Formats: sequence, C-alpha cells, structure tokens
Amino acid sequence: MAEDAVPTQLRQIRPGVLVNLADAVAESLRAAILSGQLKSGERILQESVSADLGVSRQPVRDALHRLHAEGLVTELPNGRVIVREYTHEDICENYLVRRVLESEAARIAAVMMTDAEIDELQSVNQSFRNAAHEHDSSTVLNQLNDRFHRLIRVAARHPMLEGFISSLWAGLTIATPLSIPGRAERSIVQHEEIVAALRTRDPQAAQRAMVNHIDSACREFLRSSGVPPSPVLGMTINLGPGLPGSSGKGHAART
Amino acid sequence: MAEDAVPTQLRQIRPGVLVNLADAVAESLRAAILSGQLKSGERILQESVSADLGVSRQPVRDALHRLHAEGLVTELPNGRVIVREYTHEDICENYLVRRVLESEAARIAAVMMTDAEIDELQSVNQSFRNAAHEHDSSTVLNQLNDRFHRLIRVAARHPMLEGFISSLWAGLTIATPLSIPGRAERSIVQHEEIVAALRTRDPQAAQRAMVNHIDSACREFLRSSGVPPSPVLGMTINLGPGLPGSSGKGHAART
DNA sequence: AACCGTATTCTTGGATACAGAATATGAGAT
DNA sequence: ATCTCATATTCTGTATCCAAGAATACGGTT
Repeated sequence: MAEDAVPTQLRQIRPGVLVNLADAVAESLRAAILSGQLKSGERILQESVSADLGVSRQPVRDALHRLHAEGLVTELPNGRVIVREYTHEDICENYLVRRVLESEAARIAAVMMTDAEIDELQSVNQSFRNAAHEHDSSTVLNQLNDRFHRLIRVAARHPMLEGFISSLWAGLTIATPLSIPGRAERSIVQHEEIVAALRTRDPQAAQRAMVNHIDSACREFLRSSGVPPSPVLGMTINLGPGLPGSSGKGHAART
Repeated sequence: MAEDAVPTQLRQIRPGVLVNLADAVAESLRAAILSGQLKSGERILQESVSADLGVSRQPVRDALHRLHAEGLVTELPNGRVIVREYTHEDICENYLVRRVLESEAARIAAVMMTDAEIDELQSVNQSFRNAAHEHDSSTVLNQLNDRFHRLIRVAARHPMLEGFISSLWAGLTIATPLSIPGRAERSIVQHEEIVAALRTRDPQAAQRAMVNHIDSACREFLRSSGVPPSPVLGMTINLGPGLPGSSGKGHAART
C-alpha cells in the first residue's frame, strides 16, 4: 500500500553472514534505531519490517524480543512495540549506573590489563586527539570514544560486568555529549588521566579517574540540554559528592 | 514416548493469570531451574517443554529467549539451549557486580526511602530474625532475605539500577550462603547496620554497610565452598581492600 | 452537537507445517 | 575390535495460517 512511500527504510540484511535471520533482523533494526531513522517513540510493526526485509514475521518477532532485552525498544501492554523513549531521567540514570560499573571495570583493569592493551588504549586516544583536532565528524569521534571505553571494560575480563556496561552504551549512542564544543578536548585529557593511572597499575587512581570522567560528561550533557542547572533531585543525589572513589572527606568533584 | 517417564516434570501453567503464554512458560521454567529440577548444564528441548505444558513450541521459544536475557540459560551456537552453568568465577563476579550496584542503591535509598518503607524493612528483618531463631527452612530464610534486599533497591527508585540488580539475584538463588551455620545471624546484624544507616539518612554509611554485608556473604560462601582461601586472582582483585565506600586509607575490611 | 455503543479492521499471539543442519546409530572394512 | 562412512532420526529455524483482542471509525440517540 503506502509501502513505496518508504522505499528502503531499513538496511537490507546481509545474507549468509549471520547465522540466523533473527540476528540479522535485529542488527538491521538496531542500526535504524541508533542512526535515528526510527525515531524515539515510533511504533514498529512486525509486518512492515518483515515486508521491508523480505523475511517472514517470525524472525522479526524474535528480533524484537532481543531488542527489548537490550533495552532499545519498549513493549507496550498489548504487545505493541515502540522505539524506546529516553527521558531525561533515563539518561541521568544511565550515567549513574555507568559510573559505578565503568569505574569498577577501570579499577580491575588496572591489575588485569596487559601492557600491550594499555599501548593500544593510548593509541586510540591519540587517534581521538587527531580526529578532534581535524574537526572530524562527531560520528568518528563517537566511534573512537566507544572503542576507548570498550577496551577498558573488556580488559577487566569480567563478562557480566562487561555485558552490563555494553548494554548501557547501546542505548545512549544518541545522547553523547561529544558534539558540545570543547567536550572532545576535555575528554582527551581525562582519558589521559585514566591511561596514566592504568600505567602505574593504581586501581584506586584508575577508578577515580573514570568516575571523574563520567561525571564530567554527565554534567556537560545536562548543562547543554538546558536542564535546570542544580536541582532535579535525582541529580543531586545521583552524582553528588559522596561517590565511591572519592577520598573520604574532601570529596567535592575536582572539576 | 518416554513421556510418562517424566510425568509432571514442569509445574503446570496457571491459565488466565498471565497475559501471554510465553510469560507463563518462562515462569514455569524459571521455577524448575531455580528449584533444581532442571540441573545445571542440562539441555532444554523446545519440543519436550511444549509437550509437557501442552502448548506449542512458539511460546516456548519466546520463553527461552526471555530466560536467556535473564541469564538463566545459555544459548549454544546452533540454537541449543542448556541451563546455565555457574562456574565459580561466575559466582564471584556476581558478588562483585552486586556489591557496587546494591551499595549504590543503598546510598540512594538513604535519601529516597520513606519512613514507612524503612519501617517495613525493619519488620522484614525482624521476621528474618524470628525465622532464623526457629530454624525455619532455608527457603523461608531466602525469601525474607530476598525481600529485604528488594525493598532497598526498589526504594532507590531507579528502574535500570533495580533491573540490573534483580537480574543478578535471579541467577543465584541457588548459591546463597544462608545455609551456612551462623550465617543467618550474621546477616541479621549486618541488615540492622544497614537499617540504622538508612534511618539516619546517611548515604555514605548505608553504602558502606551494604558493601560490608555483601563482602561478608561472598567471603563466607567462598570459604564454605572449599575454594583455596586466599588466591584465585579474581577474588583478591575483585573484593580486595580498595573498594568504594571504604574510607581512603584504613581500608581493610572490618570483619 | 456531543456522547455512547457497535461493528469493522488491524495487529499481535499461538499453532501447524516444512526444510535444513547436526548428531547419533549402525554396518562394513581394515 | 576399532575406526570410518553412510544413513536415519531428531531438533531447531523459518514460513504460513488461524483466532482473539484492541483501536478506531461510524452511526444512532439524547
């Protein structure tokens, strides 16, 4: 019907690469969601997806369940599925949880990471610096940033921890504050602090550096998105002073 | 065929209570796994489940996907599904992640919890004490313990955080150390410390008390399961001294 | 004109059918 | 007796079909 009005909304699935169709469909939908083709709150019809991709509804159902588990879509009471809407609070909470989890990963990584991995981490950050200097697209920046953080959590060698953090990242590729002017530069410096702490094999320092980094990103994101600067009870609580890694008393954030 | 050899392996589904069959099937399987009827590593056949419960394979598939997302089952490369095997390291990691997440929840709960909720928490712990005193079955103890911890994470009012913690609890109802002699009593005391910290609305103290509690449970579990007391690199790292909430220098665990 | 009830259509959940892949079993050869 | 290869069975993934429920739209009534 109104099908050719949306000629190729979804990236066609790559035949044979993935083992089962459900995974391929999920990948396609994931890309569509993360790229913004499917907007927040938009409804996803099983039938239209299956028609678009030329598969039956069955693998589409499985794929939607998978995406639901990943937190990318929301299942309404009657089985209707919409692209997940991230409220302001959701984003705050994402930062909140990421902070404790990634700082824990950093702490562990300080002991587990090989020297080679630290070298790679540093080189990724160097690429990041170059890309920022040449004003590359924020997509490139995001990819490098993503890789930096992924290297750390993978190096911690704790699969559940890694899985949780990954799922947190999955939802928020949209809400990254790297497009804020100057944010990339500040990120680079904070990344360097993290690398330095890892080099010296100091778990506490690594943890602290990561907390500092994520707090900073969160604060800048909040400021840029025009949220009332201080209150929002959630924030005062969530990212307030008494966070793990801060050293006891003089715990006011350093930046 | 050999069906009546396993007359009622799975708890029959309750008709009409759940909205969709997949949920009902998932519930049944979950109960079977947690109760130990389905042993660790045992394979789960879609067909046998559907025959047992009198439904088609379709909702069984959905249920299995859901259980996979919850971490209760493992999906082998070719779609085969087995009951997840928790290795020793998995359990350690579970404690590790639970520690940072639940202590964060406790920290937040210290500000968010209503007085009524704290009262309820205290009364649950009182029931726990009574049950332990009367040597109730460890099932009852586990339920009360579960309820205590759930109350806290729900009171923090951060859905993602709550969801992550819940999924961690889901996997480990088996590995709870409450059957260790004296463990229940020690738990009660630690619970009281948590309640006290929440009463005084002290986030730091609440966080510290929770860290202490989970660390203690982890240590006792490890000791009882006959693991080499000190090394296992993972543990030394994971639950070692420099954990969040400990106060800077004198960070050796208190117990 | 507004509100309520009914009917139609749309969409999802569940069942059944089919094809392909993997594993197990058995026979034959060395 | 053991190893190998071929065959048969089993189980999963995909497609198609059917039924039930929800939302919307239309018409009647006050």
